[in-house]
Amino acid sequence: MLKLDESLLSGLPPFSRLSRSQIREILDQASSRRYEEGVAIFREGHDADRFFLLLDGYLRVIRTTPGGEQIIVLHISPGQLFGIAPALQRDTFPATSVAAAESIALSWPVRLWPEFTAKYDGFATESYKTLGARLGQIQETLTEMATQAVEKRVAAAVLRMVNQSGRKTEKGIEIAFPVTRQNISDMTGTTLHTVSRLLSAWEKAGMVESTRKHIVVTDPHRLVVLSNETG
Amino acid sequence: MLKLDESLLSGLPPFSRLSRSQIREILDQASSRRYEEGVAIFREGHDADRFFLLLDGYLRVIRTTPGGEQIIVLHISPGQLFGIAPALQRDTFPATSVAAAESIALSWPVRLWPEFTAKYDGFATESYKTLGARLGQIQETLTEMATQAVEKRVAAAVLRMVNQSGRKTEKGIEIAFPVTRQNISDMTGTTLHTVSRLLSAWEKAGMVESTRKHIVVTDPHRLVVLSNETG
DNA sequence: TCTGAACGTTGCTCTTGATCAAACTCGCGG
DNA sequence: CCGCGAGTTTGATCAAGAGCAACGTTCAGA
Repeated sequence: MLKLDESLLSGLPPFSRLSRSQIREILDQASSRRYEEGVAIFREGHDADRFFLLLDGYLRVIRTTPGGEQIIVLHISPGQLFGIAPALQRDTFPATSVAAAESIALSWPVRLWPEFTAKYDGFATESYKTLGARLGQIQETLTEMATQAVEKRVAAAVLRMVNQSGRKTEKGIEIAFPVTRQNISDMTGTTLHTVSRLLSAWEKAGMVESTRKHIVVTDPHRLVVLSNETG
Repeated sequence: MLKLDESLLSGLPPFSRLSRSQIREILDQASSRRYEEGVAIFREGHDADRFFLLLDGYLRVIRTTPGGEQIIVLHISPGQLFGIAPALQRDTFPATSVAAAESIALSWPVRLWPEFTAKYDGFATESYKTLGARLGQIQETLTEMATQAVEKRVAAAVLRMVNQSGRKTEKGIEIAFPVTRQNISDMTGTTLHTVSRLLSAWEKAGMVESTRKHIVVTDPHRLVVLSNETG
C-alpha cells in the first residue's frame, strides 16, 4: 500500500484541529481503496466492521424494500465520513452505499472509533454534527415526499445534487457525477418516465440541458422558484 | 417543586447503570412539567436550551412545510429521551414536539449534557442508541412513503402506533393515545378522507374497530399481511 | 338541555402520474 | 463497422386517490 499524504486529511473538519503527527497516526491505520462506478462499498444489514471517509468521488446511500424497489436516501460528497454506524451504537449498516462515480475511500476498523473520539480533539464533535445534518436532510426529504407534488420533488432533488456537487461550466452548473432518469426517480419515488418528461419540459423551457447520465442546470433560479411554489 | 422519586429513572436504559445517589443527583437538577394534550413542548427552529425525558404520555414529532402542511415524523413513548439536539451538536430543535395525550416530561439545561455523557456510565451510549433507532425508523418511513401505495402506508402507520403503545383489551390491541384521521393522514402523506375510507373498509372486514380519536386493532395479523403484500 | 365546534363519513368528479408499449440514440466491445 | 444493451423519449390508456361538497355524530361547555 502506498503512503498517504497528510494533506489529504488536514483540511477536513473532523481532523482540522489535529497536529501533523496525529494525522500521520490516523493515516497509518487507514486502508485506502478504489471503487468502480456502480460497486457497493457496504450493504444494508451487513456487519459494520469498519467506518469510512470518502476522499474522492460520490456515493449513493440506498435502501431496498422487500419488494425489490430501491430508493436513494442521500448522497455523500468527498471529505465526508460515512458508514459511521458505530457512532450510533449499531453493529450493522442501516443502508447500502454504492459508488455513483469512481471513488476512493479510506476506512478504519470499528474498534478504533472509541479511540478516535476519545483521543482526537474535535473528531467526535464533527462526526455528530455530520450525523445531525444528515438526520435533518432525511427529515426534509420525508416531509417533501409526503407533501409535495412530483414536479417539485424532482426539482428539489436536482437542486440538492447541484448544491452538493455543482461545478460551473459555460452553460451553467453541472452535476458532478453520472445520474440517470432512473436514479432521480429513485430519489423522488416516481418513475423514470415521469422524470424524463419533466426534464424534457424543463429543457424546452430553457432551465436545464441534459445528455445521457449528465445534467446541467442553466437557470437554477427558475428551478428554485419552481420547487418552492405553493401548490 | 415536589421531590421526584429515584424509581422514576432507575429502570430506564440511559440511567440503568447508575447508583441511587447518581440518580438523585440527576433528578435534583431536573425540572418536571405537565403538558396538556395538544400543547407544544418545543418548536422547530427554536433555541435548543434544554433536553428532555418523557415520563408519561405520548408525543408527536412534527415538521411543518412553508406551505403550512404538516407531517408527523415519529412518536415518542414514555421513558424515551427527546429534544436531544445537543447530542448532534445542534443549537436549534430540528422539529416540533406536541403532546398527543396529557404528558409529563423532565428536562435539563443543555449545559449539563456534556457533564451527563462524561460522568454517567452508559448515558451517552444509550442516547446514541436511541438516535440510531430513530434515524433507522425515519429511513424506514421514507422508503415506505416513496414506494408503497396509500393503503399499505396507512396500515403500517397504524401498526407502528400499536407496536409502540399498544395495550390489550377484550376487543384487541388499542392505541394508547388519541388519534384522529387527520393525524394518520399527516403520518402517511394522504388526506383524512382516504384514511376514513380505509378505516371504514377495515372495520367492515373485521380488522379494526374505531370510535372518535380511538382505534382498536382486532386482527393485527391480517393488518400485517395487508401492509406487507407485494403490490 | 341546547349549541357549536371538532371529528368523521360518504358520494361524485377530475387530475395526476403510473403503467403499458414502442421506438430511438448513444457508446462500447467484438 | 456492426450489433447490442443501457439509457432515453414519447404516446396512449387507466386507476388511485385528491378535491369538493354535504351531511352525520359526538362531546364539551354554557
